[in-house]
Amino acid sequence: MSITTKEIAEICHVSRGTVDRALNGRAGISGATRKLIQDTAEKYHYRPHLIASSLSRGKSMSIGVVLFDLNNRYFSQLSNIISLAARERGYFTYIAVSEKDPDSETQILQNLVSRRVDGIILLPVTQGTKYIRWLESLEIPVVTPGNHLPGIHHVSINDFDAAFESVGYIGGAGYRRICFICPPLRKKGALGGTYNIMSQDLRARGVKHFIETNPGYTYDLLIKKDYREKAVSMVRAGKDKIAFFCSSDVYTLELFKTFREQGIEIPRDAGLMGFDNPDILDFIQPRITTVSTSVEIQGREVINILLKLIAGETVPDTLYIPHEICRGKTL
Amino acid sequence: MSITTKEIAEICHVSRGTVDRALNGRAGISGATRKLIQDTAEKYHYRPHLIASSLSRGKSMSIGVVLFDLNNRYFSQLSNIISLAARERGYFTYIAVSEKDPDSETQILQNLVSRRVDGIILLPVTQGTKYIRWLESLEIPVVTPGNHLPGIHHVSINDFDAAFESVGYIGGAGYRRICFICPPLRKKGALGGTYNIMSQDLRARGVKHFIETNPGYTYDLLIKKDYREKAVSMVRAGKDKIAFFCSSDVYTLELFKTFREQGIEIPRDAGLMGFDNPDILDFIQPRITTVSTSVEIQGREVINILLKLIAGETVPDTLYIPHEICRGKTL
DNA sequence: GTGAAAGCGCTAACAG
DNA sequence: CTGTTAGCGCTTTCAC
Repeated sequence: MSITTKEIAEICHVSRGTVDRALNGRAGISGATRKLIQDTAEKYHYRPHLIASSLSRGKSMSIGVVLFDLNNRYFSQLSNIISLAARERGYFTYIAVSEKDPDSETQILQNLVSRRVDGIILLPVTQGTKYIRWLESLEIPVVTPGNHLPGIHHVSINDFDAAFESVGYIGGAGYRRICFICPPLRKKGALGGTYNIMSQDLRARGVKHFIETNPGYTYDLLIKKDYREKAVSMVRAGKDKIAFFCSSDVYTLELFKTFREQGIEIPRDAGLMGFDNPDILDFIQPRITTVSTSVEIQGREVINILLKLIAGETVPDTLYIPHEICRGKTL
Repeated sequence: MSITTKEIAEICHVSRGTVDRALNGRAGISGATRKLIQDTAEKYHYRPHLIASSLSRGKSMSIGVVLFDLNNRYFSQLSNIISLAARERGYFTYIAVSEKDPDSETQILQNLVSRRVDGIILLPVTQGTKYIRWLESLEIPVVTPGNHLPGIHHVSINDFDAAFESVGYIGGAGYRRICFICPPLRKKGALGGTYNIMSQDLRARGVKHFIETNPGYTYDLLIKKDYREKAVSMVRAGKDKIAFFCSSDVYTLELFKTFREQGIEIPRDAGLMGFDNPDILDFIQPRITTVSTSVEIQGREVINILLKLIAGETVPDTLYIPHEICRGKTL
């Protein structure tokens, strides 16, 4: 394959140690020998063997990223930033998708640990104390960019507050009847723990809290797969004008599409608001009102914190990144 | 960290070789000792050290994936499949984004080779003989899922044919004036080579070939950043009704948006067709006519071929995957 | 069926 | 400033 430091040492009539010093910019070597070694390395197309280096150093300079999938716009944007930000700091990213399957997730994490990644960015499918204990038993820094796990470092918007504010915003637009749509809330765990829907759950709580502390509002909750049909009949029943608030723009888009197909016009017949503001919303007409946050900031902060943890620094458990309401035309 | 085979060997009073046999299901070991070893491994939460294993075996069971970015819908879908398909076969994927920067690309490839990935999936930014030689000098299997490089394995649709057929389809819808939009064609290389726009180029050729072999058509080409403004004025000039054919749905969407903002209605005022059919088109109204292909098939075939190459098998250079015209309502 | 030993390529600690 | 040595943890070959 490629030449090794041993061979370079022989060619240059020096020792392996000296070659190491020259090639890795370590001190304690004369300019002349350094140059000689660097030149021969170049001449013979030397490529450092990072696997050997990792084994010896005990650091792999790689991190694992485990997400539900890359089809969700938000995750792919996030992966893009993470991959870039990590590389800027010398780390490569293994990206694996769990497909929201707890077994896959476990298997992926095991594998990443076996590969001795230095840290993991994880959007957890699973939750529960048993799972957290197990995660901790991996003895590796973990940061979650979404679903929170108590005791695990976490970087995201403040879901509760964001949802609370959003309902206020919807109310400000004149709606008194709010329907929160959050299909995943329905999910039950398969094995041991239950699915982790922490973010979604917090958003739901934020909504509920607003309703409970502000008189005059009616509140519905759609948490099943049939949310589209249900929403359509709610609009058709048409007592008060209703605003649908989706826990993710994945659902906002689906609902928007269904409404259009059913001849329901937004905002004429109902209000619509979502969460996440993925870039594809730019192409949707009318502009969808949604809670917007900077993936860029989130991605960079996630890496930031993970690298600090890897370096052994102590970091606060939770970092909230800013969010704002993107004022569209669907309310 | 985790217990090692050496320690297991001591605990079980056997040799490291025997532990290896037990833990890796190799032959030449009694059922009893195997069980003993497996049980102690489990008891002490043994996790194989894949870095050490890689060093010793000379295979890292990982592959590198280098794409422009993950913001392009098509690439993120592709990455998702690739990551999944690879894992099913025991490989993990390093995903890195070049941001269409030749220097990043080179650096990433170097790094991947240093990490001793077993193979690389590459969407090349660069082109030219020098670059290809260099790639080959890496002595590692490479498969490209888009831009073709002569001599490098390649899996994609037949861009030339697809474009040729598409223009035929547009013609069938009554248009005689075709404008092909392909902004990247403009790009000049930064260092040494020129940017690789092979797919785009083939699509452009397909269009041209149709025009040249079928009388009665007029043909324009927009290859600059200002394609939106140009397109708008072409429509406004409005001699014959014109169909815009975009080399990628990234541009189709942008153009669609611009038209809408400018009060140009599709297909009333102009025709529109694209390439790639990313899943977000599902949410756009009216349905955009585009060339559709299965990312799923492409992703799986890319992995398939790469793994064959890694295994040392010989595989034909080029594999075309099927494409079809997704009949929308924009013509 | 099992053990011993050499080695993958690089790093680090200690001598000189 | 440079050389030597002993690993990192696993695999593999060859004896017994």
